[in-house]
Amino acid sequence: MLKYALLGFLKYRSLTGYDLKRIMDTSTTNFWHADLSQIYKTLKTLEAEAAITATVEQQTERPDKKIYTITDKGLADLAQWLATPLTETTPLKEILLLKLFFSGDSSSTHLLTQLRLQRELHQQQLAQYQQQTLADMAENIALMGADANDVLLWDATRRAGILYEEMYVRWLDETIERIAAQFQEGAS
Amino acid sequence: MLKYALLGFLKYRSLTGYDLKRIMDTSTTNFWHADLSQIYKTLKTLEAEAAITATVEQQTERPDKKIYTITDKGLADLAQWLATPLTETTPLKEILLLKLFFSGDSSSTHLLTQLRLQRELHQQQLAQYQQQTLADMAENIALMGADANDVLLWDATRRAGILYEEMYVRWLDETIERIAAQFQEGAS
DNA sequence: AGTTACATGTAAAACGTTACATGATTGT
DNA sequence: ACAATCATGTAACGTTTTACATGTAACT
Repeated sequence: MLKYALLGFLKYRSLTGYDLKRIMDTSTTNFWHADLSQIYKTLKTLEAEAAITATVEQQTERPDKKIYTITDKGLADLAQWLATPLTETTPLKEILLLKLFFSGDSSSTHLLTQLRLQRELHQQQLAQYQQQTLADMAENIALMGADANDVLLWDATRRAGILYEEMYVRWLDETIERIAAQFQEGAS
Repeated sequence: MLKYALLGFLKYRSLTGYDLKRIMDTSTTNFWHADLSQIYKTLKTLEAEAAITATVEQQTERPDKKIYTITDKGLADLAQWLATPLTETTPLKEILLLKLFFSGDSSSTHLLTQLRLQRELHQQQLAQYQQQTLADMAENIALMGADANDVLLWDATRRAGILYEEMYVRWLDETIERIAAQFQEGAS
């Protein structure tokens, strides 16, 4: 999947692995993230598949740059991925829910502390999404040469983040209340 | 992480890999799922760590069963995991959002078709959560010998599923509307 | 006659994380 | 003085997925 994310960015312009990491961290990281070493590894694979080509730019005061450019094959691979409809939903993996599921023997104070901490984290994430304006996206828009459609879709992903975090905080509030009211302290 | 899920279930009673798969598929699958072969591999690891022990039950008409039992070390490992607070949120990985992000050049009809398909899938998932009553959980409750606290927490995870799917459908509706109204057909 | 349920796994590949290694420049 | 930014990667480990392999019994 990361493969297609990298191709997606490289379609706009040629970039280094380091660039790609920086751009992902300011755009897709809330629904798709990757580690630098993983990006380098995936770029190598893509190069082997002839989906991208590399050119080295010599630098004197910094390490040399390896700039990757998407090939026709890369463009075709990306187009094919985008054209294939998703016939399933992405399954969730939520550590908090897993933990909660097995916490029947925990004390309610311990549970409430954990849930309140998570509430704070999600609240912060929500605030961050809400503060992100078009101005904050301007840098990426300029760098990538994004058009109106791109901005519409990028904003839709930000909107998804807002709704997700709002939902999460609401669920935590509800769950905190229920545990505070009904949880029985164990005799075990 | 799967490691702790398996220990969590084995705390209630001794089970085979096959049992664990079946139970996960009817309880945690919406926020934590695993493949059978992954479960078998993880059980092997847990056995090597002395967190569980295995006993073989001979069967004549079915393959022999390998029944796993949690050890004191396993109980301690699980307790330690449960006691450790989560200081971060679980990052999302959502393929639909990733695809959407790079779909600026797609046609609006193609995008709308994909989004409507996803809407249907999430709507179905929502309906399934909503129909799940206590009666449906009864089998697992009886099998695991769950108490009131367990049921409260298990229901909280189901409630999270409902809120998540409601949120997702709402976001899809909103996004479908925006694309229908504002998406420019490309001249590229 | 074909699928599902039961019950175990192996092998290979793909994907992801963490730690390590290098080395200059810029900011605190 | 120390951390951050720039810029590349390797090595080891850990997790997850996909495909393959076996074999009976019950259901459709």
